[in-house]
Amino acid sequence: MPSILDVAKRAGVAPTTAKRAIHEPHLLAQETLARVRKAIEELGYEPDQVAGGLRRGRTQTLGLMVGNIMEPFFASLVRTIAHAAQSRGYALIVTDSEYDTKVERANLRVLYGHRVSGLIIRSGYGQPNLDYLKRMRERGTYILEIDYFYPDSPFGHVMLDNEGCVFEGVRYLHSLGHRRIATLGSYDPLYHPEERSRSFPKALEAVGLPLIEAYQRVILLTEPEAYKLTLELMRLPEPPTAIFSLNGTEAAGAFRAIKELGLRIPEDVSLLTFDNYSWTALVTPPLDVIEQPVEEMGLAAVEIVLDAVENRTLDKVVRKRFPGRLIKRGSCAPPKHA
Amino acid sequence: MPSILDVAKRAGVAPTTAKRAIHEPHLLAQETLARVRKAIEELGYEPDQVAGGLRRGRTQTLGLMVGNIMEPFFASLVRTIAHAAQSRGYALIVTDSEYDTKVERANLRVLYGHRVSGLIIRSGYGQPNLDYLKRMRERGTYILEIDYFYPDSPFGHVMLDNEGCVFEGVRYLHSLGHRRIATLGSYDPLYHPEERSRSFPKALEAVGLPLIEAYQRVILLTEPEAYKLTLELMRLPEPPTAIFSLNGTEAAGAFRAIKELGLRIPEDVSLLTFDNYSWTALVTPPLDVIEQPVEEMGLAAVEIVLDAVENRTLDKVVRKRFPGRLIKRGSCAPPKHA
DNA sequence: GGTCTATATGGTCACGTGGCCATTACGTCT
DNA sequence: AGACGTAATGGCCACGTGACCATATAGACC
Repeated sequence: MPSILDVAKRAGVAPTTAKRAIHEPHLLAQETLARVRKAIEELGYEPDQVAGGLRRGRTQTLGLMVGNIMEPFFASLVRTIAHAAQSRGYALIVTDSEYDTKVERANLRVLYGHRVSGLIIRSGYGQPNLDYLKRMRERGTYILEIDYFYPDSPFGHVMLDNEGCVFEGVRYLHSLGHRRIATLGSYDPLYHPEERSRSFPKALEAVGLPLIEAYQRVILLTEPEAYKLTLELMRLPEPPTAIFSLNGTEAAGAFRAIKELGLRIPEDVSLLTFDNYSWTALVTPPLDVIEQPVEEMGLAAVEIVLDAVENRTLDKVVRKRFPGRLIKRGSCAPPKHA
Repeated sequence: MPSILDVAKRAGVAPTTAKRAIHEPHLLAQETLARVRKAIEELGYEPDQVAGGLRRGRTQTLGLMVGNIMEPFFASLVRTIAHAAQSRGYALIVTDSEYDTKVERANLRVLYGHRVSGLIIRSGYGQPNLDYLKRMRERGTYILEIDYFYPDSPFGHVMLDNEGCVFEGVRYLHSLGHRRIATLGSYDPLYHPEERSRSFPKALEAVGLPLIEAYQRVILLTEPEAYKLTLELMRLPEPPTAIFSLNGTEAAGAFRAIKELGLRIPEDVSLLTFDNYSWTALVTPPLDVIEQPVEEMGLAAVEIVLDAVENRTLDKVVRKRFPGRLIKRGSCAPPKHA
């Protein structure tokens, strides 16, 4: 494995001169530069980021922790962030918390062990690892939350305008004539410190609708739980005429349940969901969705992190919101017996 | 950022003793060990993998390059591999080549720069980067290909039994009575050095069917190209009675095209596809698929790589095949005018 | 009592780099 | 001519660790 010393020897210059060809080429004479570059080329030399990271006290490495990479939202984030990081010369260490506090902690240890310069994290609920994150920041890692943030979080974040989107969704359903609207999973301070379910009652209130107690359930926002809840809701004496799914994963469960019950969308029940996952356009009928600008959010996150890292402004707290976009495809219509 | 020196100082022992508490605790007296551990705990010390990697000459880092992380096959791989790596104390650097040779090369540079100990790679077609990979191996990185491998590749790989799956798929369609079967994308030595499209003519031959020239097209295996090709195929005077999609991404395009033409599945055309993506069970009708054991493949890949890395057997070449599984859901039926 | 062995602990150095300071050559200004 | 400035190059060392070698203590053995 050739080092800069080998390059220097081959080019017939001192090590210091050789490495200037990489970092400060303007300091070298044309001819010297060419000679060193030739040696680099011939040897296939590539700077050792491990050694550089040690010496610099700062690695060219970012960390990303997602909740579940199988969700297209997170897959897209990984793709965008990995690409942006790599184009700036940073490598991206990706971890998946599976929304599990213990897994998250284990992953954080590995990330800290590798001394990532920055960490973009979609943390799980609750705050068992907040202290660990704070210590990481004290020790030089810039922390940025994405898609969710701890209550009273001291870190910056990149978020969807969840409240605005919920309001828009509810307004849309209300304008179609719906009066019995249900979300899949209700706000619970213990289980869902989550903006979407928390905004829903406010949104109902804003259009003058009551929150229907019979629809309130505390569930995990997963496919199987959404499936079960949808079955339950649609079997009520007064089932909802519209279901508002809080994410694309839930929507799959709701869709499956509705089909299984032999109900038609939108004739028997309207379905609106967060996340423009590709399958939502393929099913019958294609679903109305609220799309997140995932790529913009990922790029913004990288910008914020690298800006802070490279300018040594680790205390800088940036909080950014992105608007969603309602796409109508036909899964929402006026209720039958409006 | 506390180092092992700080730990030693706090515990009142020599640095060497302190680090033995981590790597060789059996050498220490009970009481000394307890004292050092207490100091580690109190300081929140975590070994610096950057420094360790430099000294050791080998990092606790693996690299993974996928073709497109938005494809659930790859997302699942990332998840499985990241998890397995992290449980062994390795961090995983994830990159996405977008099936682009230049992007792939840039990513390889970053991975090499970070001196990953092992690399699991789903390379793009063609071999412009094969030499670079060979040099990486010479310099200590263990390379394992997954899902695809270079012709004459000197590396090991983890693969689906593509030929067996194509044969099974064709046998299945043939047994239903189909005589006009088309794949989406035909084998072309330049564009598709790819096992599935290459096996298809052989599989037809095995059941005594001719390869229909009118269906042969060289396309990229993407959603838009599959969409366009499906439109073309179904508008032929003698359209196929069954379409065999070579991956889940293509299937989405084919499905979209079939729906758009107002054709019914399976009455007007049967559809069979590789990859059990979750949307395939949600559409109407749910699709017949050939499922890959993605998690097993990912775990096997990590085993192979870490085994070679930790036992310094970088020249060991392991080649492993996994069987697929045909799942019938109703998108394939006998053709109308058999 | 001296030698041996096992147990427990300590000391030293290099991995490849980047930051910093030092040196040389040569032209310009007063 | 001497002082000075600039361009170009060189030398040295520490980052935190792990490998390797060295030392100290105490009990066992003859």
